[in-house]
Amino acid sequence: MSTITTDELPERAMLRDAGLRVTRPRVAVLVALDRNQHADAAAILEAVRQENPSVSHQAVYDCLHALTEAGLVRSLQPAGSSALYEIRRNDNHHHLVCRGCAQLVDVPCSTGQAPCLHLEENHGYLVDEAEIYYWGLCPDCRKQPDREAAASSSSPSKVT
Amino acid sequence: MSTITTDELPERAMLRDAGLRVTRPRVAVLVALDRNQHADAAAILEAVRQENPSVSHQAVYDCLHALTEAGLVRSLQPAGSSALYEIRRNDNHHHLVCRGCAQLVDVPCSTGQAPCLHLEENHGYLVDEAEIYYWGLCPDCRKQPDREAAASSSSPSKVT
DNA sequence: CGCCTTTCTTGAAGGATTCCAATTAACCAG
DNA sequence: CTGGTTAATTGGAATCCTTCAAGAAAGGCG
Repeated sequence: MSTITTDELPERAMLRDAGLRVTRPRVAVLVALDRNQHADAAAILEAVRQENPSVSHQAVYDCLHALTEAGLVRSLQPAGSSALYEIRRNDNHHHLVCRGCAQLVDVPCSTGQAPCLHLEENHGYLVDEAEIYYWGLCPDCRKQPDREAAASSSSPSKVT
Repeated sequence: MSTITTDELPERAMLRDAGLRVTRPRVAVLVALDRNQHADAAAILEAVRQENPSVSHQAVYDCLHALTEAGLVRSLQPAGSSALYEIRRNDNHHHLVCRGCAQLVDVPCSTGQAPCLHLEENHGYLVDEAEIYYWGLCPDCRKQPDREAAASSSSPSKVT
C-alpha cells in the first residue's frame, strides 16, 4: 500500500497509508515523536518549532488527536502526569513509572498481543486492550530517603 | 488499634488508626467515597456539601491528598478523565474503562496480590504495584454505531 | 482548660487542554 | 498545471482541574 517515492520521508508514507492528509505539522509531529518517545504536548511543540517556528500549539493538539485516532500514535496518561505520546508500534509494550520523578520506561509485554490479559468477567464490554502501569521507584529515586520511604511502606504513597 | 466508641462513625476510627486528625471534611469525604465509588473531586465536593455546605473545594483536594498518602484512598486517572478516587480495600482489583462514555467498572485481580504481574526486566526499579486498565466499549456504547466503529476496527478510533 | 500544630477558608493563579471563526493549505479532477 | 472543494491551521480566548498563599479555625495533647 505504501507509496514509496525516492528520498521521501517515511512519515509521509505513514500518513498517506493511514488515509490522512500529509501536512507539514503532522510530519513534524511524527518526526519529533520518533526522536523523543514519551513526549508531552509542550515538548512536541518545542521540537516541532525548531524546524517550523510558525506551528501553533493548537495544531500540535489537532495533529496528536488525528494521529491517535488513526492509530499511528498512542497516548498515555499515568496518574499525575499530563498526556504523553508515543508512536504506536506492533509490540504492545507496557510502562514502568517512577513514583518519585515520573520517569517512564518501556517494558515488553509478556504475551505480545492485545488484549494481553484474559478477563474473567467482562461486564458485557468489548475489550480490545489491556494497559498496564507498573509503579515503583527508579534507581535514582531509590537512593533518596524521602522517596524511598514514600513508596515502600504499606500505608503511604506520595504519588506526586 | 482502633478506638471503638459507641455509635462512632467507622470513618473516624479509620482516620485515627491511620494517624490522621479527625476533621469534619475528612470524615465527610470518606463517607462520600463509601457511597459513591470512582467519584471525582467535583462529585465528592458536591456530596460533602450536602451535609457540610461550608466545605471548600480546596479542603476536598487537601483531604484527598492526605487520605491518599495515608493509604486510605486510591486515586485513579484513566487517560482522558480527571482524577477519580476510591476507598482502598484489600482486594487489589483493576478497572475496565469504556472508550465511549468513560464509565469505570471494577474487575477482580486474577492473582489478588500486589504487584500481581511478574516483570522480566525491571530496569533497576523497585516495583510495588501493577495498575491495569482494560479498555473497551460498554454494552450501551456498543449499541451506538459511531462508538462501535471507533474501537473495533484497526485504523479508526473516535476516542473523544 | 489552653497552647501548638495542622487543617480549613477564601481568593486567586497556574497549567493543560479545548472551542471558535477566519484564514490558509492540500488533495483531486479536469 | 490550475481551479475548486474539503480539510487543516491559526490565533485568541475560554474552560476545566488543580495548586498556591495567607489568615482563621479546629483538633489533640499535656
